[in-house]
Amino acid sequence: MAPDTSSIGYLVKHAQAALHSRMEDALRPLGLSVSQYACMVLVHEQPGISASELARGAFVTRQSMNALLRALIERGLVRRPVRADTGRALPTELTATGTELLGRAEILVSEVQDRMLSRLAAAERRALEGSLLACIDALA
Amino acid sequence: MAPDTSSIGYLVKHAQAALHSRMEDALRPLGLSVSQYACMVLVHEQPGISASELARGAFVTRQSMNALLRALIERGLVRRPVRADTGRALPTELTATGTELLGRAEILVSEVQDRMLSRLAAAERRALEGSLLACIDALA
DNA sequence: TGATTGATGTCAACTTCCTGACATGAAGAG
DNA sequence: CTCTTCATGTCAGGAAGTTGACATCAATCA
Repeated sequence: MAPDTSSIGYLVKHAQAALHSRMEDALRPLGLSVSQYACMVLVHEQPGISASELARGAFVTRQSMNALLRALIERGLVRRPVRADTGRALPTELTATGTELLGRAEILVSEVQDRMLSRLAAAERRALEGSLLACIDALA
Repeated sequence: MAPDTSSIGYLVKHAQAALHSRMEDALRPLGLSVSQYACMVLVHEQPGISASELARGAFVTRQSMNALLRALIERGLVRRPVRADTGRALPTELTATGTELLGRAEILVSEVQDRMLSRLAAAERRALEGSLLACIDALA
């Protein structure tokens, strides 16, 4: 494969950049960044998750995730105990306000993702999902 | 589509993050960042390109691209006139050293991209390329 | 001709993210 | 039980990217 701007690698970056940009636009009215949204989705899926696990899921360092979490806690969207019952990991959870805001954010993000996939048939979407998983596995 | 960690949008981000990480590893021995590599590929494809056009192609702001270019010029990989013959745009070109280094970088990046696509048949690669283009177009 | 619009380059300040380092606590090996 | 190893949270510093602003130059239009 020629590593140029017509390569699949460049297309992956282009698609990610376009998606990120559209998600920023969609989430701006809620005062949420894409990273903050991703963090809240992960907390919603795995209540009690640690900041380090959140960092891996959001593809940032744990230092960045901790700074991000402080902002969400400050806004009352996320809750985290000061001290862990056991171990060092501090379990993170959504507050009622956070859960409500996440619900609205997910609607807006769904619209963006639906738009992204609007020109693909169901079989093509499944094939795209499978191919992306194959790429991720191959690079792991 | 549910906006969760099993969605195609998340897979796009995951694939991009994994590819970026592997490219960083591959380019580190050459002292090049992924952004610098992308910039040099664009200059190689379109000699005389302006910094603003480079910025759009690399998905960063023109301010970031100008800072990036200064580093490449400092290293003698890229050349840019102080003053344009006409207009404000300063045409950017690779030096001989830059062309040589880019050649070595492209080999290393090709290996990463080949690895990413190693589990996909030719038809699947074409389908992936087409689907990514459809996603990009739909978000434009 | 003169004014307006749009694109480019650049400066400054701010935000975000990363690397490096260190202390804490659990788990496992000796 | 003790030591080592590993993951987590946190602090400090620096690198990379962004927004906002302004001057310059070409092109367009009244």
